[in-house]
Amino acid sequence: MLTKKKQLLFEKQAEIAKAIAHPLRIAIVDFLKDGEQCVCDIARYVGSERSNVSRHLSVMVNASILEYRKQGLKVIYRLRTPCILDFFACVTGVLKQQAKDNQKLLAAL
Amino acid sequence: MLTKKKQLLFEKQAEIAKAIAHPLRIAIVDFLKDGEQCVCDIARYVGSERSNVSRHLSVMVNASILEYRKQGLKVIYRLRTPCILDFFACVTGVLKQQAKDNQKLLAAL
DNA sequence: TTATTATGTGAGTATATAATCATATAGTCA
DNA sequence: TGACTATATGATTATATACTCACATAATAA
Repeated sequence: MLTKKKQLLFEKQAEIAKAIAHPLRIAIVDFLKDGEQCVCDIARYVGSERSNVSRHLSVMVNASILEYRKQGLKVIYRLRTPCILDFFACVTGVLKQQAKDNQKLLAAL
Repeated sequence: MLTKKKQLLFEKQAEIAKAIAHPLRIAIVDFLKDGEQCVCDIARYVGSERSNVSRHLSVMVNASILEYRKQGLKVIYRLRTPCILDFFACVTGVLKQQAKDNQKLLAAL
């Protein structure tokens, strides 16, 4: 049976995973892997409204995935947890597996 | 600007991340890291209804995180993508960072 | 055959999340 | 000061997700 301690840990881990689990947020993380960027440039890159991007950024700041600094009018965000990028390496592996499976299926038809 | 190709990749990655981003599903992954288990034992371990656990399991199978085999009446699930476990190492790092920040904040009050 | 057990799924409800629009805040510059 | 720009946030609506209950399926054993 699951201990209360583990349950709490899994809840926290799920919060962080949720904070990554959105295409737009993944695009932001990908954009930031080469260096910090302001909200305006992030919004331009991902092609979404600033207000929406701002919300997604705050989700990731709350989850400690990003951090920011203010510079004049601009707010500049950067990655705080580079190991997040390793996660995408794993996920890409899963996707390759999926693609292989689809090929097999296709070949079997 | 984001290419269509990248956008598609990020959508796929988000789907997989979503399939992990739930406390109960993380508990299941943790339970399975030491070996395959039937739905009945998984449900007992996580302390939730079988119908609910069954749904969570199918979410992870669809995302290629788990696979299963049938043995008589039982359906036995196992991890398919061990690198998923590395992800939790990263996430645990994030949580430690959060805890440190909270300590700093507390010390500053 | 019937009964039993393990699992999966449809339907309904409750809750969480995302996107948009309008507005607020706050820094900059003339 | 007022105009402009960047960012954040409240309110609303649309959509997605999770959980529960009832029922369906399917393997097994008596």
